[in-house]
Amino acid sequence: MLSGEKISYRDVKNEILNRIHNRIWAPGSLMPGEIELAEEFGCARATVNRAMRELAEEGIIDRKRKAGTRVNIAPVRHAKFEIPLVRSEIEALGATYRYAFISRSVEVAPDWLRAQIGLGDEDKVLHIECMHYANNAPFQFEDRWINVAAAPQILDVDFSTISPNEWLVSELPFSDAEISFSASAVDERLARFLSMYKGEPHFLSERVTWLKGMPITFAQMSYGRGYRMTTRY
Amino acid sequence: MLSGEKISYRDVKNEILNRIHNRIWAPGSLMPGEIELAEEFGCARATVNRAMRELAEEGIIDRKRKAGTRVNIAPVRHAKFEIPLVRSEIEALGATYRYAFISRSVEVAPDWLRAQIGLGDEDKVLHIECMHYANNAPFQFEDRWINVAAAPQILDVDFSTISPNEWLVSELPFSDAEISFSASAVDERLARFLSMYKGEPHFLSERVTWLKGMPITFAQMSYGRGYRMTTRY
DNA sequence: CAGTGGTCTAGACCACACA
DNA sequence: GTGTGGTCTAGACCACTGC
Repeated sequence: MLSGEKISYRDVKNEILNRIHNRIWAPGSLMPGEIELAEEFGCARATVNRAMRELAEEGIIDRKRKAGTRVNIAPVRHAKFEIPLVRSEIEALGATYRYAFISRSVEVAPDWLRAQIGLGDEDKVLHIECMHYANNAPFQFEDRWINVAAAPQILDVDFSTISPNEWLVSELPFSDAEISFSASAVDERLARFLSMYKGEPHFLSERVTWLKGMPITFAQMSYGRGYRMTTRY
Repeated sequence: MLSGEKISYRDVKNEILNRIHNRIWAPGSLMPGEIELAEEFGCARATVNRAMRELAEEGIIDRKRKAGTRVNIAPVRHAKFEIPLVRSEIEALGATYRYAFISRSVEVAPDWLRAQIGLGDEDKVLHIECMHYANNAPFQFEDRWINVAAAPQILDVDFSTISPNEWLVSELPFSDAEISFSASAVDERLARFLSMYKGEPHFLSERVTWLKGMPITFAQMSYGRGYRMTTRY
């Protein structure tokens, strides 16, 4: 089985995956150690290490010091979703993007918002509502709250021409985010904006972002009829 | 800035992130090369490489041979979702899991299914419907189709006690999967199973899996009222 | 305490993409 | 061509954790 080629960590990864698929290493069983595999494959331990590290990140195997490496019984697979700008999302569909501003106000953060993202009693927020269209059809309604203390300059931005989504991405970095998806019924007002019927289901995405512990923004994004979020893994 | 400690790739990663947040390296700008950074940080190039590679995987920076490394303008962030067994999902909530079998049949794959996952004219599929309960409240309705050719032994499995979800995970590996999420209205039948009203919105998850090009299974999972899928990144 | 994975190093060669 | 990232190596020490 000699070959002049060098062994790549991808080769090692594939071979390991094959052996798992073929039950040579059954789920739950202990795999050989890095040194042993390195000898078998004729490569450095670092190469085997990288292969196994990636498989562990992907949830295929489970590694523990001293205990060794085991094939996961119930591989907790991970699906990766891209979280793009709405504009990019729409343009990627080959559609023309249009932005429409709806409303703007500055107010003391309401109770539910303070609780949701962690703000003080007196903290002010900028509240923006707007729409994103694809080929002039309603695509997404955006309802966003921004912590003024995190970005005082926000008060001077003219959101009638640029979406808060876009401004934030280019001006305010964040370190942590929480995102969640659910299904909900559109109320009367939302129905008008999205050209839907009251009570119709819509896909709802909610996001909170922080920069090193300071809350930046909370946003609810309501997608129009027929929206699907898809990925491969 | 001498320190006796060795520099870890995590240190490098954090320092790079700080510089990006502080606009020392602005979005779109070219960062120093690996060799230069390795000298500055007093570590090996491999260490800087690992830090930058991970940042690239996370979508923070963009790397190209010869062209160098740039800070991403619109960081296409990735959110990772765990795709667990329903059982694990429910048990993680601290609830008691219960499985209920609804129906089973073997048939020639209907047109829409053949198109959806790529089956031949005569290919047979096993169709299973079942429910997953959390503390005896309806949690998820599962409507699953399994390619018999991919796993002939499936016909002998007694799905009245084990869920197809669980059986597949432990018996049939897969190499690729496509998953998508959407919002939809429950029809009359589904409403009865989920204890909801006809027309109420529900969160719908659809998944197809393949093993090296051979379609394994297509499943529609309808979640009950109030379901949210959440992650941090 | 001893074995396994986790990480760092210093050096080397390669592959790709831009000039 | 030539510079940058991509990867491999051989060796070393460390950290965690099961025994």
